[in-house]
Amino acid sequence: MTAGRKRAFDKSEALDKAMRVFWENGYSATSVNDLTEALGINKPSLYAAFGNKEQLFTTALERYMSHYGLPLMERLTQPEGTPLARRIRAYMLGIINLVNSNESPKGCLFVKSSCETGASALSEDISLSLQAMRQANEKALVKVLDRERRRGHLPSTAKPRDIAEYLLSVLYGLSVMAKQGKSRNELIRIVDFAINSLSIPDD
Amino acid sequence: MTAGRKRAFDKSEALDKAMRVFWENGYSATSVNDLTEALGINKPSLYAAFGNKEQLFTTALERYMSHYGLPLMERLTQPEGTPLARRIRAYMLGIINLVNSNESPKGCLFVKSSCETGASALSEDISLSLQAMRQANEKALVKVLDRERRRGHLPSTAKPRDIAEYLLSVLYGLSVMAKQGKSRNELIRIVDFAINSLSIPDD
DNA sequence: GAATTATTATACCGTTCGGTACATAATGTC
DNA sequence: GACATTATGTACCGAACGGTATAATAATTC
Repeated sequence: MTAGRKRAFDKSEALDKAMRVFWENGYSATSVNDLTEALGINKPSLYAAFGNKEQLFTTALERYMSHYGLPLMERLTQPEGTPLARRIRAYMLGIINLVNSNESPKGCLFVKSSCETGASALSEDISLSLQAMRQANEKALVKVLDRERRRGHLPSTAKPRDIAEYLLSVLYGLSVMAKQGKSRNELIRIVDFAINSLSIPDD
Repeated sequence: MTAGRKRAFDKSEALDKAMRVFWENGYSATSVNDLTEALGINKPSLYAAFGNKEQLFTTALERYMSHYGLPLMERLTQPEGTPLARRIRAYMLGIINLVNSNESPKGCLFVKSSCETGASALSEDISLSLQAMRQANEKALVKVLDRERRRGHLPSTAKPRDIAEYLLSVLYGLSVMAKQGKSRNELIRIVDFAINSLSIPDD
């Protein structure tokens, strides 16, 4: 072990708190003071542990995606015997719980951050990594749908990429709807309507 | 006419420019200096003409909705003889042109602003008026769909409110997708997929 | 043309911004 | 225990923030 005074706070817990502050306020509207207050540490500790505001945001965003976004993907393939439509529904219900929970800020940090993209707010680096995250998400979705098609759970004429892009659009829309104050039940109704419209065969 | 020196700038043009700055940067990431530079006026002129930053934003947002959002609604009812699916498509293509144009910032100011809702960024007043705008939009959409159903252009079992909420979700998603760098053609593909899924009768 | 009214430009207000210098305190290595 | 190393708390940096006081400049009313 290297020498030096031990860090007095849990870095992982601090990152969690920072993620929540960004989730609540967005990048631009979050000040370093907001962060140090929420984390209960001083500025030099924050800068020593996380670099600067932008780097902390990037780290928090990656944690958000790996901690909240990625685990939900499993619902698309498991449990094994479940019909595809039901698995997609379970996935989307997971997203609803994410964007409309009493335990966390309304909306999706990823969507919120994507909307902050542009001229001056978020750096080009962050914009690009947001795009990369969406591409990865889309790719994973296409992969699942492609496999389902090969297994006969989707018509052979179905286009996995089209379905994936469409589903992502609906999901992004759900996040905005949540921010707009829509209730959990209203969001579920939207998801059910979207899935019924897809008219995926039952087996 | 009241006495006093004449305003040296066109207030309407200035509001247009302000709207565009907010559209590009969002509320939080836009400074009053950004605004005065874009408008080519001094701070006292801005404050005299528009109140303060928040009031200017509110005015710009209302202009955005009435100038860009409202006119598109006509496509849902006209031209008279066109099938409903085609009218909905025309409406959504209009939205695509709005959120992905070379003449204006990518994305939708309304969606972007809704995402800035929350703890500290946007005031409670603005959040509420954003909600009111969405409700009005939704209501208008429901009204159109209800009329179409009565005319037999939708199954009698169709639920206008469900369809309206669903369509709005897709539209909001399109705005996020545009921010994510999706091309016009990709957005059109999403809209076409969504409309085909709806499987609205052709007449 | 004097009085009044509104807009302009400059310069400034206190506050907050992101970020850091510096001294002190605590840990490991030797 | 001396030393190197790392974290902490305080206090501060220049710059930018939203907003305004003040005085000069035009325009209208009478």
